[in-house]
Amino acid sequence: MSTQPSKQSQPSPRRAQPPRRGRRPGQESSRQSILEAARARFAAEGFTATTIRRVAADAGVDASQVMQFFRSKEELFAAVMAIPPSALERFATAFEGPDEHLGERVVRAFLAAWEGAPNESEPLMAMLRGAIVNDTAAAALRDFIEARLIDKTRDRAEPDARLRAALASSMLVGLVTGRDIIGVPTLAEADVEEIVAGAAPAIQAILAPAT
Amino acid sequence: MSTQPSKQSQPSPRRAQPPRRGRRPGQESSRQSILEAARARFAAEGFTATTIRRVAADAGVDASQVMQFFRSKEELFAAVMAIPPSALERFATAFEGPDEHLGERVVRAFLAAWEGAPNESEPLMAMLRGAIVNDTAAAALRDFIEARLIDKTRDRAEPDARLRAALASSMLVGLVTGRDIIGVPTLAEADVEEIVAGAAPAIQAILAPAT
DNA sequence: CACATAACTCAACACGCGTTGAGTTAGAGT
DNA sequence: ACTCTAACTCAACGCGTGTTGAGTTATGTG
Repeated sequence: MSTQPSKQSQPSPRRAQPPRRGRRPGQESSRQSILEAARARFAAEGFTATTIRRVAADAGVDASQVMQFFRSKEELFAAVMAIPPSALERFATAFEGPDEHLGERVVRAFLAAWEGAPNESEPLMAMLRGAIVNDTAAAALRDFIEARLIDKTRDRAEPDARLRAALASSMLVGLVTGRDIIGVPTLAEADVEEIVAGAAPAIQAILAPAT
Repeated sequence: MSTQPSKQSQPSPRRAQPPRRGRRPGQESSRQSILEAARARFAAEGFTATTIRRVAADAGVDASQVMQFFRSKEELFAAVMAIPPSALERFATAFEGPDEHLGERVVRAFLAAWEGAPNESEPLMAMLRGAIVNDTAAAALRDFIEARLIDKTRDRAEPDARLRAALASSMLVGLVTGRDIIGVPTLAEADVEEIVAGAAPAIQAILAPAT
């Protein structure tokens, strides 16, 4: 859970303390393969439909090895859902700038995050698909919306800024769900500019009612 | 699949045609119990997490009897998702009337449909929860949005009325999902009037951009 | 080299699932 | 009374699942 950078390569203070011996964690290629395969599967099929055996097959390893790296399916899922910082920055910058185009910037940032490069969109997709059936994912999505999106409007003056941000966020999640997960034809066939043109005024009306 | 009213209680033309003999379908109490139990389970837990055995237990019958009435889990699910006509009428009437309060009426109709009496809201909830993992439900939700919501704006003049209706529908579905399924605190704690006040202008901006 | 430990393999487990089929019970028609 | 058939029960099936544990291989460190 959460968004720890963790696996940085610098060995840092290595020589000190307990003189551990034996084989060192290798090139981590397997662990990485598993993560990638799991990310793709979870994003495409959701938590329940994704099986450890299939992920292992995709990654070209044994199923029990998945269990050795990540201790359970739950933990694998949690590891997958770590949201890449690059996706978060989009939102941070989207809320900066003049109010008159706030809606448009936010809509664009949302679409870009969900429909951009797989590395960024897959954790979000996995989270979204999993949120219905898995408590971990539901909590993560709650957290994502509350912390990453709602708090972005904290500095605004209006008393109900939180509610407005929550409304905008959930509605945009609905838009992305309809377009990319359910596949509502009218939405899926429209191109990005049409969607921005239609949705931006709505988000604008929520986030900057005075304008 | 689809939305047949089907199980209406009037026996209608009973005496005619093939003189069938043998035991008549009883009071249908079991069949009804199964449907109710399934509706509640599917709405609360989604398609995959709901098991036939559990539904049967809830209804106080044997699991294999569920299979006798409805031929498979899929068909049970399809039967559950028949949207009650009363829920549909809300949407039909919401789109009638002066444009200046269109947004508010539609938002109210949506919230009422999803948060009203279990009989009406449970099929919608089941559809929503199932849509992620079950093709039948995804198709039903697509169909619901396309046919029931988008076509309501067919008579409007603007060329992109379909897209506007699709945007509004999916965003409202997102709102309901965030509030009632994911349980985003800010949304879940807000009362209906606050949500209407915040969301209505947005929907208004989408559906009646000229106003 | 020798050892400790990570990486990896293989076979099996207990479980719950949807589904089936054979058999029993009960009630409406003749 | 007899029959037909729906309603219902019971036991079992095959399957795929997440997970475990014992055993093997490889590799960095002393």
